[in-house]
Amino acid sequence: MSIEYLQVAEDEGEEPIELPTEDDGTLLLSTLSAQFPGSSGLKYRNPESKSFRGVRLSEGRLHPPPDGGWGSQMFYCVFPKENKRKSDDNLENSTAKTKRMETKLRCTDLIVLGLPWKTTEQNLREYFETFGEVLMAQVKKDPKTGQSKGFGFIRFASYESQMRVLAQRHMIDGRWCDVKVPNSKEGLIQQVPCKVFIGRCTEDLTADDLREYFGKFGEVTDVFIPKPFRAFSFVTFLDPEVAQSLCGEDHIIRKKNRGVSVHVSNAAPKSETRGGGAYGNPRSARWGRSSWPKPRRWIRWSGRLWHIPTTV
DNA sequence: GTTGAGCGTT
Repeated sequence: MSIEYLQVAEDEGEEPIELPTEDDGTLLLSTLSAQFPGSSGLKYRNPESKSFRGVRLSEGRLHPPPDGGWGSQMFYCVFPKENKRKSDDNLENSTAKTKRMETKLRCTDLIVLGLPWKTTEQNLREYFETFGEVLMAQVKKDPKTGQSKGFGFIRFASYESQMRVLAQRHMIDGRWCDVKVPNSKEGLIQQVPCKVFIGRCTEDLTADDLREYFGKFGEVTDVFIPKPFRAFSFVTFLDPEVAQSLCGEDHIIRKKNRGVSVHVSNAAPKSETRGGGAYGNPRSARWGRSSWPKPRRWIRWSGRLWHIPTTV
């Protein structure tokens, strides 16, 4: 039995790669992703109308065009679109820009922290498949006992799924788990913080209060309130631009017949504030410490002091 | 009472 291959290229004018199809004639999205990481689908030129046609995707399988199958025509990758575009970005067009975006929007492995001991790789995969195709799921275990270490890794095929998953906490087998870009990958991919720090919270401010209030600026994907009460909390937005736009501001959250004045600022990783002194620098943690070496001077930004690096 | 726990034998 011979395997059928189809020609796929990243874009028009790019060198194609031949990809093998399955017994039922479909192409697995995972086969596509293996060669074109981050690709979320396929399209081809309709010879008559000259416009692009999308290839049907169902349950991780790409189906051959109903008229004439895969044939010998060229198929092109589709990548998840940035859902937000600034107006002047539209002026700057085409390939250079597209290329740049593709390298930034590549998926990476993601670490899943706080897993219940009983969670298996199969459980992990099944949970995250509701967000999109999962290319890899692993639970780290003690090699001797086989006991889970309580964390694992996952990788998605599409950047959109990755963004969604990063923007919220996850209830997996009865425990809240965090998904993050692993420390080893920091600096290799672009990360704009979606999470903000809310200072001056009062004890009666609930997660629902915060969700409702901040929800009017954009979709809120997570609210974290430390227990016991600590007078601060974290709010995560789906859109990092919304998060950034609020940083540095004071907001009044209505509570019965009074208002609580809270302060919004960047959420700096705890490791930063612990290790190197009184102030954290969110950039060094998000973009990789190595690219931001010795601090030289300070600036005030978003209501607090930040280091400015000596060199770039 | 203004910064959250945890990071990969390949």
